[in-house]
Formats: sequence, C-alpha cells, structure tokens
Amino acid sequence: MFSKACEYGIRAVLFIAKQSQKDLRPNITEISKAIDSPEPFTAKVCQQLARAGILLSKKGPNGGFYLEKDSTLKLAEIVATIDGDNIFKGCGLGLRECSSEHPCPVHDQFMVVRNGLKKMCENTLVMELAANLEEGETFLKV
Amino acid sequence: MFSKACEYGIRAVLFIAKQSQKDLRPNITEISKAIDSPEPFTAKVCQQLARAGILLSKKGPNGGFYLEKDSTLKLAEIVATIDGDNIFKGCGLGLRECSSEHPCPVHDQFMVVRNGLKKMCENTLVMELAANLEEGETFLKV
DNA sequence: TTATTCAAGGACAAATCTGTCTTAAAAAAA
DNA sequence: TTTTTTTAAGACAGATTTGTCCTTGAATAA
Repeated sequence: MFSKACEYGIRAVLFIAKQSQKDLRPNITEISKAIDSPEPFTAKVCQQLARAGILLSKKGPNGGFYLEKDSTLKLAEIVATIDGDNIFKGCGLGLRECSSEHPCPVHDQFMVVRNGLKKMCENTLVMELAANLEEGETFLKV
Repeated sequence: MFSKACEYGIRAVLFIAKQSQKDLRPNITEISKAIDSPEPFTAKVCQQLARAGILLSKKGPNGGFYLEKDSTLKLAEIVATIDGDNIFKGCGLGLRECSSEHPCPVHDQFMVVRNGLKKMCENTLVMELAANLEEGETFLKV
C-alpha cells in the first residue's frame, strides 16, 4: 500500500510526536531504535519531512526532531509528502486518464475504496495516535 | 496501490474475458495492443496467470489466452496471484505482527480500508466487468 | 574559542521491479 | 512430415526503491 519510506516516515513521526508531548527531542539514533528501522534510511526520510515543514529539527547538542505540542498534523500530509497523492487520486488500473467520462472498468469500485483511505488519512491526527501510543495501547515495532 | 504487473494483469484478463465472451482467443500481440502495455512484460504476466490456472492458454495457430464463458473469476484472485495477499492482510505501517492484541497505531483505521478493498475485490466478477467493456461504457487504455 | 553533538547532503551499493530479447517447445494447418 | 503460429521460459538490461557510508556544517556546551 505505502512505500517502505512512507511506513518508516509515519512510524518515525508518531514516535517523535509522542516524545514531543513529553518535551523531548529524539535524535535519529533514538528514533530508528524506537521504530526498529534502518538508521541512515530513516534519517533521509526525516530530512525530507523536515524540508517539507512536516517535522521541525534542531542541530547540535540536545538537538533532534520534534513537533509543536499543539500540532494538527494529519496522516494524509505525511503520505502525500513521501509517496505523493497518486494513491489518493490515481487510477487503480494505471490508466493516465480515468474519470467518470472515461472510466476504467473498476473506476466506481476503486473510488469508494480510495476515498475511504483518503478520508481516513485526512481525519486522523498524529497527536491523537501518539496519545494512544503513550498509554502503551499501540506499538511502533515488531 | 497495485504493482504495474498487477495493473497489466487485470487489464489483460478483462480484455481476454471480453474476447472470450465472443468466442475469440487473443494472442499476446492483440492483448498488449488492446490494453496499451509492453508486450514482453505482459506476456510474462499472462504466463504467470496461466500457470496459476487463472487463465487458460492454447499454443499454435489460432491459439492464445482465454477464459471459460461461465468463469466466476474474481478480481481478488488476480491480485493475490500477482501481488500476493499482503495488500489485503498486511499492516499499513509494515509491522510484522500487527493484530488486535498487538496493534499498530492505525490498526483499526486501516482494517476498515483494507477490508473494503478486500470485499470489493472478492465481490467483483471479471465477466461482469467485461460485459460493461463490451458496451463501450468502460476503457482499458489511455 | 574549542570540542562535541547533532542534522544535512551527496555519493555509492544492493535489491527489487519493470521491461527486453532470444530460444525452445507445443500445436495446428498445409 | 514440414512449416507456421503461438505460448513458455530463461537470460539479460534499465529504472526505481531501499539501504549504507562519509563528509559538511550548524549549534550548543564547556
């Protein structure tokens, strides 16, 4: 569904969000340990998210990645930054032009599924998911 | 969402289904022209589907690929054969173990979307999609 | 000011996916 | 039986994704 980069990206952001709620600013080593991901690859993804303004970063001692405590970041923004929005908009069968005027054979069926994914990602707040994480109700690795 | 191989596979099967309804047995050249896909790559995909028993094939003059007219083939079988069933079952964030006992932070939300996709693919009959194609209501290329 | 800690960035390597080419083998038609 | 048409299969090549390594530069603390 999502690329590896996107999976790591979401997991990293959720960990960072959880730490940010505790006024901590994890560095890449801590992040990749917490989410069990390859460190240099995860660094790339976090850098990309920081360039896009999704994450904030601070260099030097006690630096790391963080989010504003009152961030209203949604899942959809992470996905769109890393994987683009083709998953939310593209044709399920790969047609360049697929619309109600020129539909592929599964156009209507896919629209329902894709819109479900889109709505879900747009309605899911990173900070809320991070709160559940904090309670130990959900997990970021294994 | 799906791999290129899977996109071509579905489009190829739908074209073959449509032709089978007319008692025709298209060869690879005709198939890849009809769905606008790279011929040798499409051949691989069709061979894979034939090996899996999804498609039937016949060698020699007037040979080609075909389906039984009363085939009850569903979209889900094509997808599972080419891309595996990870898209229907796997964790959205890539966790090896993700279940209600050990859920990732988006487990419940993804389950809804994934089940929607799964149900849709399991309920969609290739022969019905092919019928709409025949009416010129839907398209397999551009 | 200096040393340390960190993100940023670029070059590289491996693996997978996508796509091509060539040859073999089967089946029908001539 | 021979030729032609077709699928089948394997080796290869390019592109993309995934993952690694090394250097640079910024920021803080000492």
